[in-house]
Amino acid sequence: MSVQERKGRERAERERLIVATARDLAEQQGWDAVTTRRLAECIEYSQPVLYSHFRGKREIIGAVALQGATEMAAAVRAATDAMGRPRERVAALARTYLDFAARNPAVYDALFQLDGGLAYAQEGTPQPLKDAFAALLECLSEVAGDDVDPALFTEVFWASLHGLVTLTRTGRLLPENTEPRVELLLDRLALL
Amino acid sequence: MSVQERKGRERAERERLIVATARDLAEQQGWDAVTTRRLAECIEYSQPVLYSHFRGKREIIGAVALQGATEMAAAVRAATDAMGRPRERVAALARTYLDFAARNPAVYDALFQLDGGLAYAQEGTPQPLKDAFAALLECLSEVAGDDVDPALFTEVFWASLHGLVTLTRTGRLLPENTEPRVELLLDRLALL
DNA sequence: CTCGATTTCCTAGCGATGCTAGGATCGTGT
DNA sequence: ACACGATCCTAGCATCGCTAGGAAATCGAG
Repeated sequence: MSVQERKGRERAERERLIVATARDLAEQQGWDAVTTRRLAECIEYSQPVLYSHFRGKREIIGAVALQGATEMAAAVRAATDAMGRPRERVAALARTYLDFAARNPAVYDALFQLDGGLAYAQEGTPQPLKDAFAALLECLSEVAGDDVDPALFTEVFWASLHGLVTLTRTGRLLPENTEPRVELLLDRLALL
Repeated sequence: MSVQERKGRERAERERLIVATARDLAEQQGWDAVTTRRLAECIEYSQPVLYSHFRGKREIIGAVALQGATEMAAAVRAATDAMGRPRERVAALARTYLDFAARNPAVYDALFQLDGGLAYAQEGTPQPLKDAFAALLECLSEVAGDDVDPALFTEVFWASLHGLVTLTRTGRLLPENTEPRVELLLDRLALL
C-alpha cells in the first residue's frame, strides 16, 4: 500500500508543479507563451506527461482559474471584513478586485476571459467559483437596496468592475482615471 | 491613366472582399476559424495575396473592427435620436449596444476583445473609433449629472455594458436576467 | 508587332502550435 | 531471476501565421 500511496503523492505533487509553472509562465510572458512544449521543458518532463494529468491546455487553464478563484475570494473577504462602514467595505471590495486583476493578469484571464472548460452559473459549477461569487455577494447585498435582488445587484456591480478591468488592460480605457471611475460606481451604483 | 485607375479600383474591391469574407467567416464559425488559408480559399486567391493588402491577420481584424465601429455608432445614433425622454434615450442606447453585440459577436470581439493593432483612447485613434465613443457620449452626457465629467460617466457606463456583454457571452452570466440588469443600470448609474 | 521590363501572383516551405501513437524503459511482485 | 504493468519519451500528424523565390501575365517602348 505504501508504495502506491507514495506514487499517488508524487503524481499530485507533479500536478501542482504543472499548474504552478503554467501560472508563472503565463504571468511572466502571457498565455500565448504557455505552450505544451515550453511547459513540459520547464517541469523537466516530456509533453505527453501533461496529457496524463489534463485533457489538454484548456484544463490547465481551468486549474489555474480555480486556484485564482480561491485566492480572489480570500482577498476580497480579508479586505472587506476589516472595514467598518458600508461605503468603506464596498470601496475595499472594488479596489481589491481591480488590484487582484492588475497583479495577476494571467490568472484573471484564466478566470474570466479564457476558456478553461469550466461551468459557470450552473449546477456543476466548481465550488471555488461559487465561493468567489459568494464573497462578492456577502459584501454587496447590504448595499443592493430594498427593492433590488442582491444577486442581481452583485452581477451588475461585478460586470462593471469586469468591464473596467478588461477595457483598461486592452488599452481601450486609459488607466489614469481608474480611481474616479471607481468613485462614480460607488456613488451611483452602490448609492453611497 | 485609366488603366492604373482600374487596377486601383480592382485592388480596393478585392480588399473589401477580404474584409467582408473575414467578417462572415468569423461571424459564422468564430475567429479561430478565420485562418489565412481558409480566408484565401474563400476569396479564391492564394494566401500571399492577403499580405499584399494587410500586414497580417491582426490588421484584418482591425479592418473588421473599424467597419463595426462605424455601424455601431450609426445604430446607436439612430436608436437614441428617435427617443423623447432621457430615460427612453439611455434605455435605447443600452439595448442597442447589447443587441449589436449579440447580433455581431465576431465584430464585437474584433472591436473590444481582440487585438486588431488599433490605437484606442489616444492621439492616433482612428476616426470610426472616436466617433463610436462620441455617439455614446452625446447621449449619455445629459444624464451624467452636474458634478460628474460626461466623458468619465460615459466610460463607466460603457464599461458596465461591456462587462455584461462579455460575461454573458462566455457563460459567466446567465442571459435570462439581462433585462433587469439593464434596468438596474438605468435606475442607479443613470439616475433615471 | 515584338520584345524586354515590371508588376502580379502562386507554389513551396519555415518554424511553431496542440495533441497522439508506439515502443523503450523502469519498477514491481512472484 | 523473471515476467508483467505502469511510466515515460521519441517521433510524428495536421494545422497555424507568414515568407522567399520563381512563374506568368501585363505593360510600355522601339
